[in-house]
Amino acid sequence: MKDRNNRLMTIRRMINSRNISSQEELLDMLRKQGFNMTQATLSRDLKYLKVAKMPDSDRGYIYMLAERNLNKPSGNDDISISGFVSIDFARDMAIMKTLPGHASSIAYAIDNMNSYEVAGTVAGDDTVLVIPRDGVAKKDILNLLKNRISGFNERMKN
Amino acid sequence: MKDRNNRLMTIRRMINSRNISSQEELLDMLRKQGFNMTQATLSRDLKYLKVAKMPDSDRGYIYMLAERNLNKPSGNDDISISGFVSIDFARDMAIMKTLPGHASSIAYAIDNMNSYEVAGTVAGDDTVLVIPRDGVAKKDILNLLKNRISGFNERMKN
DNA sequence: ATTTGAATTGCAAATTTATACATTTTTTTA
DNA sequence: TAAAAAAATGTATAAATTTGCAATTCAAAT
Repeated sequence: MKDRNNRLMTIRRMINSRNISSQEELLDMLRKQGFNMTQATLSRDLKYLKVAKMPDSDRGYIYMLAERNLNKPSGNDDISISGFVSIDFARDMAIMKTLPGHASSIAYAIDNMNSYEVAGTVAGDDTVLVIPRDGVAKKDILNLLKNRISGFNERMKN
Repeated sequence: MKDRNNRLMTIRRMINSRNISSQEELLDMLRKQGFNMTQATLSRDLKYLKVAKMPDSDRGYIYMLAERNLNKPSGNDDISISGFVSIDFARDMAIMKTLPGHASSIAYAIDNMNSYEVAGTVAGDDTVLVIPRDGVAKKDILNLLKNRISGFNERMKN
């Protein structure tokens, strides 16, 4: 569902930008942005996004993306790409078509997400091959891209 | 209080070693170790230790030390030192006396805690000068050492 | 040693978060 | 496109966590 992915990305943004200390607070913000949802769904979203609740000296408790911590320096924030044309799957890999010359920048962006799901990428001139880890489903890769790449959704045909 | 510091260190250890998914669970473990306390106190301890609760694909949710994430590679686990003799304060700094030749290893250990409170250390042969950041109280430094250095407490006179 | 103030804690209640279940929506398959 | 399966969501409730308050313990200062 398109709306869910938007919502997830919005939540990610909100948590990255401000210090939020309860689901109620976040829920209000989301509703003001036009997302019609309940606290239960938010709780599930946070679980899905692996958002941790940690003590904070200022606000008592704040939410934060788990990756922000654990891993690499960056690897968080939304990623924007340009030149994306289409995506297809074959042999359990994703083949992304791009405008000429845009492949490597897109591959670079994907690498920088540092996501578990992606074992690696190979970029030609107008094609990016995304190699998922064993056991990762096509669907997971699509979700990853939808959730993390601004506007990816909109540019999808099917 | 001596018991509190033991408890805090034990909690830290437990969280680092196993995957714990609720305060009740941790509380049981602590009680089996002889700590007589309530869940309310545990909640406060976790806040004090900045322990975050984060979603985990295996256990649903797990607790983890915030530092483990955020910061430097290590800087977590307990630290053990040898050769510590005494500690004193002067001019808002801590002067640790050690056995001859032990100063630098102790200073090294303290540096490795990567704690906010300590701006830096200087080690001679049998003396370590610990320089707290501005605004950090003597008490905070003592707590830090008590909480993180195994056996520090026991070796304290007063 | 006594007083005084700060820190720690338990208890009970409030708040916050998670989830079982039923239902709706979306996606997939035939 | 209809049927079947999977995913997403709301409602109500359970479970988990936090906190105000009072009491106790500890530490500092006289």
